[in-house]
Amino acid sequence: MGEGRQYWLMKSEPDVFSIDDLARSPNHTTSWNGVRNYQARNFMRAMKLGDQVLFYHSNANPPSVVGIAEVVKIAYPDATQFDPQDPHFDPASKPEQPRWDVVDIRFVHKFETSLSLDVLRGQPRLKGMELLRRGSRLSVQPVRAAEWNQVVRLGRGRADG
DNA sequence: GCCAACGTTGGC
DNA sequence: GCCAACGTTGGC
Repeated sequence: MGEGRQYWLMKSEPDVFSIDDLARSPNHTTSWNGVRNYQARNFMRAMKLGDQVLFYHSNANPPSVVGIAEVVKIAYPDATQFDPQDPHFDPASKPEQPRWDVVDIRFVHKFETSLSLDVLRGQPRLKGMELLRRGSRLSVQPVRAAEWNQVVRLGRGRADG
């Protein structure tokens, strides 16, 4: 069988959908729709039940990792791609062969302290993190186990990092 | 609001 | 298949 639990990071603009919105959602769960980038989609397709997700607020002040979610439903077609009224409508995607997927994620935990990019950049152990790469725009990205552990340790209370 | 870094599109 | 033009993301 495959490896164990894997780790990911997903970006959302808090003005559009914040971690508090996730916590307030029915069953604390939402479908992650609107992804229209193939690399990000492929990462979602690789997600398994129970995979853990860092929830990141982009276009925020400051941009920060704010908590944890988990995958509760694996990839399935994104309904918004077929809805002409939806901003994410994709006229080229056919229902027989959907181009875009979602996964469902559920709220797990909100950090006591949000971890800004500045704070994360100050962590030598996070040097190779995709999020911190200059020009990194991927809205769904993998996180290494060591990076996950470090970020969560920071989020649980920044006493000694 | 600026702009760097990408991704996509379309002419050729 | 190249590449210029254009659109988007997202930090600053």
